[in-house]
Amino acid sequence: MTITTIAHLSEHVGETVTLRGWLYNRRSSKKLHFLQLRDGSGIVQCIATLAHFGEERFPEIGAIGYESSVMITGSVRADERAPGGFEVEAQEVEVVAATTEEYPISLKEHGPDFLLSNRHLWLRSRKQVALMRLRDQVIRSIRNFFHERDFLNIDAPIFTPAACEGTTTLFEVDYFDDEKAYLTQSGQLYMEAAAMAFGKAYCFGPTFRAEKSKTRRHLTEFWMVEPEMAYATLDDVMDLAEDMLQRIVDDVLAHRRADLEVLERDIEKLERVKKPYPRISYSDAVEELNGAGHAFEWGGDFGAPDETELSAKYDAPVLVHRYPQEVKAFYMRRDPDDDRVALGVDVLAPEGYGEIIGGGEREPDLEVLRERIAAHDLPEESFQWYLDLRKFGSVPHGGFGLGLERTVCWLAGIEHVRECIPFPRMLYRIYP
RNA sequence: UCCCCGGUAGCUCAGCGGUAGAGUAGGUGGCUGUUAACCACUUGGUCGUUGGUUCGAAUCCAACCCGGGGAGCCA
Repeated sequence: MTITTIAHLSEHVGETVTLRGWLYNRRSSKKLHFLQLRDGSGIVQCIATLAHFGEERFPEIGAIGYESSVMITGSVRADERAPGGFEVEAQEVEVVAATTEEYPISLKEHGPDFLLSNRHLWLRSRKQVALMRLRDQVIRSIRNFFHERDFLNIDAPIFTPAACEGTTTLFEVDYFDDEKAYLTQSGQLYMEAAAMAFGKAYCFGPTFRAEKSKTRRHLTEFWMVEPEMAYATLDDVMDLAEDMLQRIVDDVLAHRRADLEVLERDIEKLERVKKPYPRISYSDAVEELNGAGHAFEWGGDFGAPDETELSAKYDAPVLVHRYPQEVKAFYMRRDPDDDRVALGVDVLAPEGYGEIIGGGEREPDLEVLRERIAAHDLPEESFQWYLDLRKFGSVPHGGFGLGLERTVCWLAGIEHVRECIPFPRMLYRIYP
């Protein structure tokens, strides 16, 4: 007997196959049960008839609870009446394990609290399966992209001895005798070391932010890709960010169209994302905001409404570069042409999804860096190794960090980043 | 930390001083192919907690707890 998955049913029309999955939904009439089977690869309608199963077995099949695990053997046929175009005429229905109680998640609407508390089950839902598949594609595209460009994957540590940037709140953990460690909020400093060793490197791992942010754009644990290149300028960084984003969009459109449809994504909007992406300076962006009747003073960082306003007029992500030096991290290089600004870039996703990338050129000069560390009240002793990178063959270099879940959120066109990670960790929510 | 909104059946919600409701899920019965099937009947509740006002509180007031959205901060 051929065992297959629902995604491959079209290759088995006319054959008898066995599918192994879970009962997703059921509709019944006197002589027919329509069993909708879900196996992770798709959903298919299986027909169980009274004529085949008889007076005893037929009602039993009609009583199988939702999400019971079942194996169905039957013949595959194309049928226009079936959702998806194929259906299976069941010859055998074997219940592997009947549900022991009523499955809590229905096909009707649910609230976020309930769904998040049942995340382990919510993941079985159609939209969530499509979303996780999309996430997988984005991860794969990113890794392929960097691999093809000769970046070495060098992962950064999760435990770190001190803050990378000092500004945001860190999760503190005990590290053996009396020592404190922190969960990383960025692998960037380590990637700078990696870039000096390998030329081009990237890390891709979880990062942790103990910020008390409760918005649709925030998670306390999220995944970030951080490439870093030696001998690179701000323009190189912006080119890299643009190429990577375009690669992701192209791959998603090429390979995950069916999932985008399940997610009810407006695909046309993604199709309009084309290089080159608009690049505007922070100063021009401020003028643009003021011109749009959106009062904003030069010197501050943009808030979420400002970002939405800025990205609203473009189809593609917009690159905003050369922010005031004061609002940026200590390691950002100052613009030699304008001392007030740093050679940094933020990429704002379209449709109000906000900042998905932050990066730029790093300060290569040892003394400037020392002053900057002091000015930010950071403990210099924690950064000795980092300063070493400037002592031994410092070069212009740069990179960026891309927030995976925000990117997936934008591509999928959904409301909240919490759905874009399998098990979200948020302020006041760490279960399941 | 601050500002708004909410907590009533397993779930989604209505009720907003006078006997606790609907849809859905569960149960029973019906239906020749359903598309979140449909039709009939039916089980199911310390109205978040504590205190107060009142003849009477799910409903009004206070405090607390829990959740949601947003600000700040960030990807």
